[in-house]
Amino acid sequence: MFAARGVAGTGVRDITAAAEVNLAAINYHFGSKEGLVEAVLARSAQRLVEERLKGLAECAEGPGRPPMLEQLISAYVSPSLSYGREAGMDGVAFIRLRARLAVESEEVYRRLLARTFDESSRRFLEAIKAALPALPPDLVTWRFHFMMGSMIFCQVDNGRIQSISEGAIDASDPEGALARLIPFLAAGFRAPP
Amino acid sequence: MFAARGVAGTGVRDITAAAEVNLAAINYHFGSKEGLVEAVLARSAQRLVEERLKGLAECAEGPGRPPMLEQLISAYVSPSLSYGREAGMDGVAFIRLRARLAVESEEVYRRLLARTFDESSRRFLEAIKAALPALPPDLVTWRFHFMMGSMIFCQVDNGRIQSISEGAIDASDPEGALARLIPFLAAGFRAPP
DNA sequence: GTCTATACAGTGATAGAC
DNA sequence: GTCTATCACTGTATAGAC
Repeated sequence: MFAARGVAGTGVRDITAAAEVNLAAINYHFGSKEGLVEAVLARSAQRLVEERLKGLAECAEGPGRPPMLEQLISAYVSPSLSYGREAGMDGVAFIRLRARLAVESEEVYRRLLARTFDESSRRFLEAIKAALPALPPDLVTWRFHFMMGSMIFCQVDNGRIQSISEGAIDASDPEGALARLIPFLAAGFRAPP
Repeated sequence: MFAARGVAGTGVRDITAAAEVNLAAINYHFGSKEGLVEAVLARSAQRLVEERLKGLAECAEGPGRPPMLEQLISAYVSPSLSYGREAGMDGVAFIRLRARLAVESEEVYRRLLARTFDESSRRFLEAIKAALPALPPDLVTWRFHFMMGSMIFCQVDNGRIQSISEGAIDASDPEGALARLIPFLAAGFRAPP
């Protein structure tokens, strides 16, 4: 319901009514509405991270040594764009929900996302630094940040580029976005310092 | 107040009390709280667009013909990252507010941003297509979308990359971000199809 | 037309009965 | 542990004064 109608758009009364439990159940079991959001997201995000790290492990086994930059980017971005899409009917809304929390101002959500994602992101950042030994490490960090921006904006997109391009592009298509993102980001990462 | 404490975090009673007017004033003059947000943002955004278009006009007069890709990217990104920073003390919060609305789900804000920004964005997109005649136009549109993502994420950032990099990078510094963004994005745009 | 006071239906949270 | 009743608060609507 959070994914479908948004966190703010979903009242605790909607949830408890759908679950056929008492109004106070959420506050009793999760402390607050935010606590419930945190619990819901922590579970989904944890599995996404596992998928990411599985991809990272496969990169290390690949033919290129050190792993190709493109492989690393794909392993990082792909689960974020498509995880949740196949499993469950509200997958797309769920992907958007995750992305929207990533740009949220509220401290609670930022701490949750940091706790869940930072460890694996740091490992990817280190791997990409190793794949680009000629570049200053801090510059790679900046570029990693730009990558997160492009990735999250693809997830969150709900019509911006369709509007600008008069419908020529559907940015919410994960395969299409990934196919264009990887060469774009790889070239950006490889730009001379 | 919207910029400082967020839209949701600012009640209409806070605003009317600070303005020393009656509670009903907002709904009378702007229809609703959303209407007030729209009015506040429309004014700020309009001036940003003007700054952007001034930069686009200067590109056309520059020594490169057609304009250098880097010039175009800078003219597009730079006002978005820094406009409002100098004017007024809440400039930084204002930049974040704009960016957060860009990823907002609610239809009202998306329509407002589309109405305000799409026209000028479309002109930049066409200019970039002209600067990259070897690339399929649709691919340039995709890459323009990725650029918007990186740009907006720099605006909205509130500690993500600081956390991952253990404080090495301050992504909210507009000059630092712009200096790294332009070569990154230019290389991404120029990647072979 | 503009401003005021007040009422209303909604929210999330919670003290206390069972 | 669970549930009910109630709390403080939100944005909005409206009747009436100026």
